[in-house]
Amino acid sequence: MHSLTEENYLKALLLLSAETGAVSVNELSKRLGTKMPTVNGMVKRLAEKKLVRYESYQPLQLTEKGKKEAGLILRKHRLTEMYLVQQMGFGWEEVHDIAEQIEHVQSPRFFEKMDELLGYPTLDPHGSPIPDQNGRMEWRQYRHLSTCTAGEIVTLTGVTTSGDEFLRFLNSRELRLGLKLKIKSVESFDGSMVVSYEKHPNETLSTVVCERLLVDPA
Amino acid sequence: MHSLTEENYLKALLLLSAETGAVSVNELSKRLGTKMPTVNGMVKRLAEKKLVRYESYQPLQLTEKGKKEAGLILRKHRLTEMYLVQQMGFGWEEVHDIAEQIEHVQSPRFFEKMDELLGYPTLDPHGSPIPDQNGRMEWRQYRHLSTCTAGEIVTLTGVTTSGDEFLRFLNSRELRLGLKLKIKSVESFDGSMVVSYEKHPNETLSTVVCERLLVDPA
DNA sequence: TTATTTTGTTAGCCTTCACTAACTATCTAA
DNA sequence: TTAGATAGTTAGTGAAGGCTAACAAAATAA
Ligand SMILES: [Mn+2]
Ligand SMILES: [Mn+2]
Ligand SMILES: [Mn+2]
Ligand SMILES: [Mn+2]
Repeated sequence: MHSLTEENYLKALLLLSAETGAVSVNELSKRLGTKMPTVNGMVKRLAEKKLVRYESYQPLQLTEKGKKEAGLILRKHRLTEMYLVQQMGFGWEEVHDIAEQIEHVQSPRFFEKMDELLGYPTLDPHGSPIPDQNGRMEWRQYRHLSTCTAGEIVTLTGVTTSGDEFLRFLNSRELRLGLKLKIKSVESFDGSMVVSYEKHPNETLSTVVCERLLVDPA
Repeated sequence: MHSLTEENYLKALLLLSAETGAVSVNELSKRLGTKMPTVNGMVKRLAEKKLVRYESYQPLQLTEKGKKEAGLILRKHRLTEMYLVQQMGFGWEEVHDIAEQIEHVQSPRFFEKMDELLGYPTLDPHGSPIPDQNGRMEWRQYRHLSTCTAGEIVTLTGVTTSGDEFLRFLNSRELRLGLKLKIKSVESFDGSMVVSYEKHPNETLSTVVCERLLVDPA
């Protein structure tokens, strides 16, 4: 259907358009690690295929068709990540790069099988929603740990980065999804937090870390 | 390392060179479904990379390096097929096309995990040997069912085609690897055979079928 | 041995997806 | 309101991997 490259563009557009729905060529270029003129050319091709709305000097927007295609690729990505963790025993820090490749496999049966073996999961190992068979998902209404205040007790429900260094850091502190965190204090000068959970009565988390952790009220 | 296309060329060369070790551009072209001039150009590139020995109008040969690379790709292909059948519940007729894609995934961990979960298998679901971590395998010393004579009892140990129509035909007759077949008669005029096994006391198999079935003495 | 068929090669062209250099439009800050 | 910075675009180039047309070499048949 679409090339591997086109699929990566569509997925990046979907993820970047989370809030406003509009994406600049510049953002897309940075996200993909591809120079702007290349991206410019490609989005024009995607526009010809009615996947993207493009007008000179205007922000990019996925069409309905584009959103669906992108959603279906994201579905394959996140199902794969879940499969690798649940069925194959990978750590959550190892699976993104593999899923980045397997998401392009052309075989509906393969992903249906994964879905079935996993019991039709709705979240991936990083707490992100898995789009349905129509490529649609409800975007989580985030709450970043960094917005919480001392005394609150929250559940860790997601991370905003699937980069392996960050996830390895979390592993090293035994931080994982589902944990209840008690916020003991917030340092006003740098926004860092001291939290307690399980065998960690006094763990300090920097702002950078807190901004990447998503929580729900416990 | 190498592109997906190069990998497919190497694998095709390895499989075609089974007997003689030498492959014509023409054979390779037919196997890949790619026109001869394209193949000609590509094998020259593979020769520059020291993966193939090429001289004008001479048969092609994989170098040691080429054999190893090809063997490692074939390993990934066959491990994947085995994984899909054993761990995901696919039929042996469904897995070749998926493995054709997954064999190109760049992630040693991924295939090590498969290997481990499968208990280090040595044969794929079609009875073909899985190359080791060095890309080497012992080629099976074939015996085709078509070479057997009336009265013999043999074990079905492999098929030479992983095309899905043929495998579906075998499914329809409940023929699968490991079965003991008794050869009741061989028709001299067309080479077709009547065999018995399990609940099938009188199954007639055409020459075309018999030539594609590999057996060992029971 | 010669004619014909098959196989292999060269030349030239095309699409996809990258890049750099150079230019233009828009935004921001003085 | 204008200068400079940032973002977007166009033009030109290149590698990878396809193709067809035309021709050359080798193998096969007559
Ligand atoms: Mn991911
Ligand atoms: Mn990808
Ligand atoms: Mn196969
Ligand atoms: Mn392949």
